[in-house]
Amino acid sequence: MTQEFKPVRVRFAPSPTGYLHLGSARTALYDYLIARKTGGQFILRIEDTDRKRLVDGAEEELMSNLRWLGMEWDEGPDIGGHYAPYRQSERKEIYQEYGEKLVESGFAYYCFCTPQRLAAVREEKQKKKEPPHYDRICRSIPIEEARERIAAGESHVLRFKTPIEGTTIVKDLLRGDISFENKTLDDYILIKSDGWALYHLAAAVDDHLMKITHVVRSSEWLPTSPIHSLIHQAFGWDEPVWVHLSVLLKPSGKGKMSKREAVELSGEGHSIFIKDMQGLGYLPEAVVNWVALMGWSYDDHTEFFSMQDLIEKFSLEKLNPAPAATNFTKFDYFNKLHIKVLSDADLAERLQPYFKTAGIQTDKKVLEKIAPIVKERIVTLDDAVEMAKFFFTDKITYSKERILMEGCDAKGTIEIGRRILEELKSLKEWNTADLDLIVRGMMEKEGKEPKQFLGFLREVISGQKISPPLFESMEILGKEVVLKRLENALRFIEENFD
RNA sequence: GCCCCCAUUGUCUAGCGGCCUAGGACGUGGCCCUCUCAAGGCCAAAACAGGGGUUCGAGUCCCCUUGGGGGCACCA
Repeated sequence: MTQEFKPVRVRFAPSPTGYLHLGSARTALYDYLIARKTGGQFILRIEDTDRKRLVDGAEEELMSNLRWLGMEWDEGPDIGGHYAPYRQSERKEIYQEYGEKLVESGFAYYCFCTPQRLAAVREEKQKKKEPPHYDRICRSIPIEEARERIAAGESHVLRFKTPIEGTTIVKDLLRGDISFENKTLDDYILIKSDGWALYHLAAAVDDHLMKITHVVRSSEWLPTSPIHSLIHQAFGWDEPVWVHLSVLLKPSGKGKMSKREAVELSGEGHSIFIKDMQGLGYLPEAVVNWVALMGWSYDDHTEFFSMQDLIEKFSLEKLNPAPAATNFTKFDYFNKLHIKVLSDADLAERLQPYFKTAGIQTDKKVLEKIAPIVKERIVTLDDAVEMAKFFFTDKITYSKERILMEGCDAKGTIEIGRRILEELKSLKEWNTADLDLIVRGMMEKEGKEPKQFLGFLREVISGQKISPPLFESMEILGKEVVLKRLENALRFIEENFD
């Protein structure tokens, strides 16, 4: 579709009723990518017409999450724009005005049915195995009578006068023409009794007024999409290009992400909420790469993408309409990949906060030296703390199970340890290559295997079963520290074994 | 119950009628390398849901079945 190369205007329109999650982040990403690719605009619009469901701070959190992921919007509630305001709660009168227009043109009507009656109707229809829709009795109330009742203060809503016959075709970019029998559609409420517009009206009005060219949203909207088409038609407006994305399924592939699933995931060190990603040690680059590929692909082998790559290569046409299961194992893989390409300085900087959270004071210079040796052995940034904390503390806790050299008793370990100590003391050049040479030389002289000899030293310098490579670690620690730890370790053995 | 969408290995996917004895990646298993953990290298198992058409030829187009998913609020 050549249209795609013309600048698009797309909006990401979340409602501040919760936190930004994987699914909505992906929608925002696709919006962002196509806007950047075509040189168009990425607009942030807050859909907060449901005043009861607002969550305190959600809007701020949402914006900061979006920015963390690397998506800046061109127009939005905080930065304004030509079509401001971008918060629907500040556009109430606009919706009322357009609602009234529909009444005048005969496409909408006032309904005075009480919620109780509606519930009863719904129940009745369900019992008769019919679609649980409104029975449209208010549709026949003459407009003059309706206005009198409103003037008299009667509670009312505004409903769309959905055609009863015929078919409505929604042109979806990914699925082609989707047809709906109008008789299966409801007379949806446009404006609630409290005067606030509902999504159907508000979104249509805003999309038109804000000159949105492409509406990219979740396929959960597919069932009501004919109403949105019909509303545009009623106003005589051109419809935007509809792009209904697949739904993100839970890891099992059975059903979409639910609150319950989110809780279970957090028990496994995962989260579907963007706000949690940083704390869990994930890179925004990894989130973007991973999420981009859930429902989109470039070719049959490329899978590493930076935001810049995505902007260059993204296209709406290659979107996959089939639902996709969320695969957190693959997320870990992408995180590793993106950690690996970070520069040492960059990685060091990103690592620092995790050590701080763990209560470990770090040194920037040392952290930069550690970066290259932990780089390819951590999955998440916080993994580095466990692996490298011994670089920043003198309090090494030895384990009685591991401190003795494999195949040796306490006496033997101490004897060899002392010989190592003397040898290292006399070592002039303290670097990885020389350490490697001298230590291995001793190992052979002692007739020990690497896992015995080097394993012992690993425990000595780190107190850990797993550590970055030994000689590199020794070089970074420095001669003084290593000798000190060896002495401490030998003392530990003397004190704990007889 | 009704409406709508979807359908390639366990998962994400490539495939837009012949290039497919179906490609890549994650994961899984094995081997190699190896100071732990990783990384890396090599190899393996693993899929076109089923049935009808259309066509010289179908994973690719059409229909049905089945399966999965989504929706049916004075939420978005």
